[in-house]
Amino acid sequence: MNISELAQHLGVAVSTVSRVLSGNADKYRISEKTVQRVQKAAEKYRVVPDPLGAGLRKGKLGMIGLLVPDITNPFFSTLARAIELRFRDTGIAVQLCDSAEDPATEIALLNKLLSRRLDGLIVAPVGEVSDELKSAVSNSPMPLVVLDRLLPGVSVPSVSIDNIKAGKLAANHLIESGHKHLGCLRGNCRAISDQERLKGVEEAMREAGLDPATLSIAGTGYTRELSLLSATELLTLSPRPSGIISLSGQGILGILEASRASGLSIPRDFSVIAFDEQPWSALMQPPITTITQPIESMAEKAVFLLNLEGRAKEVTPEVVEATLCRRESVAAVN
Amino acid sequence: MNISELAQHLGVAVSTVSRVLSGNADKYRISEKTVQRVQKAAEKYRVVPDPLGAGLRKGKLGMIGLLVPDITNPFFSTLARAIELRFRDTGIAVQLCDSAEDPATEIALLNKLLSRRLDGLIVAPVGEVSDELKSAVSNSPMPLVVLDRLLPGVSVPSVSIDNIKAGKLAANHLIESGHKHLGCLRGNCRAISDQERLKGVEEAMREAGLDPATLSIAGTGYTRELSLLSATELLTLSPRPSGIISLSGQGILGILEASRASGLSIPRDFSVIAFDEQPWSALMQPPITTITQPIESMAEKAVFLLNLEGRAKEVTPEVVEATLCRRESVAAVN
DNA sequence: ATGAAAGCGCTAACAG
DNA sequence: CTGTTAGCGCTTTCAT
Repeated sequence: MNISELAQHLGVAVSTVSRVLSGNADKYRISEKTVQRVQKAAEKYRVVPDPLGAGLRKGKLGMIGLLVPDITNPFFSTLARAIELRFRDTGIAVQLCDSAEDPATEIALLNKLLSRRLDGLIVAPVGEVSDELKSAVSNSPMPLVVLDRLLPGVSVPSVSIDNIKAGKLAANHLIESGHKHLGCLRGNCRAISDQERLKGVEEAMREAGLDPATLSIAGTGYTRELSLLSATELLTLSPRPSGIISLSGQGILGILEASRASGLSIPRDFSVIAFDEQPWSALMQPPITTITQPIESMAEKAVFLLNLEGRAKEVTPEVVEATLCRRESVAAVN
Repeated sequence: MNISELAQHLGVAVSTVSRVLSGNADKYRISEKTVQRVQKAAEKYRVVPDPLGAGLRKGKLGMIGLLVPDITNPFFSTLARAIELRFRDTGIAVQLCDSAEDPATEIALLNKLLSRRLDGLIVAPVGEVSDELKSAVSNSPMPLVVLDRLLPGVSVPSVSIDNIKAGKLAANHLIESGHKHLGCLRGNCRAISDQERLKGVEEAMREAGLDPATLSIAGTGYTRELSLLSATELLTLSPRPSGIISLSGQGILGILEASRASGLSIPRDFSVIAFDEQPWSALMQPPITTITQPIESMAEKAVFLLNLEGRAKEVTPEVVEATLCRRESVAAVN
């Protein structure tokens, strides 16, 4: 039963039912008696205004889109949950899409999302910047904020950490612990975030008087197999880097696996530090030192920027602080 | 620009544009020339039929709902991704909701989902069975399938493992390894899945001539703090159970943490086996023996059962096999 | 081969 | 305080 049928049944106008059921009874000064009658009947027959009709009329659906590269990555699933939680009270639903770290899929999904009448869109890009992606994002007909991995040259509200700074943070911790030969395991080498983190590492080395050319780099993808392969590559180098940074959250699993397979022990044979805190980071043997992104505050800022109230959007990139979480996977060397 | 504006611009009727853009040109024998003209213009002006209008008209939105208890749980995020992938080709979007393991939130979200004009709904319940939940599920106006944690007494298509059998599988492995004093860490004691797994464990004990009364049980929730507390409880029992089963995927982290805090070593001081394979299961020290659910096939069956084509739905519960993945966290005792 | 028009369920402007 | 009505953008008869 829809609200017009209910109205008919009650012998009142649809508009009256609509007003009561969408909580505008006071605004239109519907009599208390009518309100009661309508509400009671609505409850009895389980009548709720159809969001589709309302959406069409209002030009809004009460739903935002969230596009992430990989929902199985704890960083993104935690982020997704945080964002959904923040919208729940507002009565706004979140439609989640997963681009599976694939740029083509990402564009396709983005275009689809853009064509639905959403109230807004939060996009955490795969990280490979294409013109098509840039133009889709910057021509969005709805409020849009970019999360985590930014699109250089696109003027759109965004929130992320300073990846260069974070790279330096990681490298400096290793350098301060006496490590001179560093290695990096990339997630996606074409992702801007990885490139920036790498840049940070190299800068830190330079500032410490280390030659960035001595930095060993491996890694070309997020899958388990690729991580393992690249990590093995890194660990079988001779000399082996004594301090390794996993630029992605999943990479560390590859490093751990490779390390075990090679019979190496952390931090005796090498130190390691990983981007992104994971539920199990502290429970590994040894507990893993991580660069932690403030997920909650990223979610908060993204939601704020999405700015559903329609206030002017600032396009200053919102930058949040990444922090170093010291654990036992990094040891000092002389 | 919408299709009527485009039609006006082109000097043709809206219906013509609609027919071309929704791929029904042949069906209505639109002339090749018109088709070309419309398609070209649509591309140029980036015109796509608004799904909202179409949805209203057709009574379908091209979207299904997916309600999970916790998207940060790798089991559910993997499942969610698998399901979304399967729908992507069909052109059907997936709207994800997270009930945060809370029965009240679950009901609220479910009702919301039910009132949106979705093409179907896949629900992985929190596991606490209430009359309200049962009635909402069984009165669904749209195709609905229940996933993972079933609702006893509700006749609705479903797919899950046989939790009793899985409980037995875990217990038998421990018993065969010589363990006589078993312990269980529950996730949510009110969840039907946990209860059934427990039942399986007790059955296995009985069959092996062990007294189920000697089974130590702890655990009341999924949070990290609760798991840690309950795990500590289990590990400080005297005598300490020599074989412990984590009935939930997250529980094992609590056990690991408690074990470390108490200075215990696995499997020297106790053996452990955990439900649900996790990305890090094999990488722990020691690698964790798990009960693995066939996520891909669960996704496949769920999608099949959702049965969007409108064929008759069978209501026979679809049961998939859980398997034991042997690793080093279980040791034989004499 | 195409157009005209009805109507999906709703809200808001206007009218009393 | 409440009713009437005009669309929101689309698909689909029905008509030509």
